[in-house]
Amino acid sequence: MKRDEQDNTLRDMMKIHGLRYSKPREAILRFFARRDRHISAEDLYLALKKEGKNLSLSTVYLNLSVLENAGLIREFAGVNGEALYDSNISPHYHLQCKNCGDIYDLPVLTTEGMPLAKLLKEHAETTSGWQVDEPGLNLRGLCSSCQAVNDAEANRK
Amino acid sequence: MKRDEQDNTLRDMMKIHGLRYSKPREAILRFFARRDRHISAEDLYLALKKEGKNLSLSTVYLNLSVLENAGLIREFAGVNGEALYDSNISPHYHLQCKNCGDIYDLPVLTTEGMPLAKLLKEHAETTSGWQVDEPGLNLRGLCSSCQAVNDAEANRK
DNA sequence: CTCCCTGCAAATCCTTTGCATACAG
DNA sequence: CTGTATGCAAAGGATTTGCAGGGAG
Repeated sequence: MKRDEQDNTLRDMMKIHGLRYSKPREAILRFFARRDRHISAEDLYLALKKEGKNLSLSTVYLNLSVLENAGLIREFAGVNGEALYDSNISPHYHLQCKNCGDIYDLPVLTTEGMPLAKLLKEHAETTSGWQVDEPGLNLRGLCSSCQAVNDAEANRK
Repeated sequence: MKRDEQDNTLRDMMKIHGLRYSKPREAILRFFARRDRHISAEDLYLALKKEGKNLSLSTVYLNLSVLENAGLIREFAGVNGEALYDSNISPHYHLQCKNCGDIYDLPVLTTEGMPLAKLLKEHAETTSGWQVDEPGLNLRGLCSSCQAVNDAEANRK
């Protein structure tokens, strides 16, 4: 795809979603179209800075929230409570390593012919009478390499 | 139960869990023994202050984390990311109202003869090869009264 | 007597806000 | 033109940390 064709694609995408065009917004969308998903506002800011895009950190925060409201990206909470953003909006769960922060995408688990998250939501609504959001399932654990490090430390003691 | 009997019970509880006795620690344990579960560090600090117990906020933070490590209370994340503490350590899920913050305790849902959280954990471990924590399932939604308020606002427009 | 606990204030982290200016539609 | 987006710096809330003094075991 040629450069200006992609520009037009991104412009169109913004227009379709009722968003005004701006250079920072384009830079962020372009980033997500090409690179890492699962990034924090600060890391995105730094990554864009490295590419020579000097938008301000508050603009990054603003646009991440704008893009999330438009349904173009998804927000979820990292192990230390920071907001992370994912450009893959198809349903999946997140598993994050408590030690190194690495993220693993878990496929949806279906039980009794229904995605687990939906099952949970219905259980909660039936039990409580509340109106319940479908939960994002964010798990934490230790990735294989951090487990190895932990085990080695345990042996040393 | 007489006053000094309860004091001894609390002292014993601390000793059993390898905790040193201190007045602030006693005040916090006594609070959880008698009153609200589901409280934040700040609210606990204010509640104790009202009772005439003037411990510092940092002491409250410290002791909540100490008590959690000892397994006497459980920490979970509120809708705005704040840490909440629950003195009910038996297994259950939390459902919190996004609007008023009210918390509902959901009983554990069992599917295929297994608690949902365990099912999730095993799914995650099998899929990823990581070592996964059993997830605390914290849902959010709107309680009945906040739903009513929302509906009324929607009609007004 | 030693180590853990406390209180206070300052520090830190992540995120939001206020405001004047710039730019898209 | 009108309204939204930007950059900067300052504010904000929640939690942690450094340090000197106090109390438990």
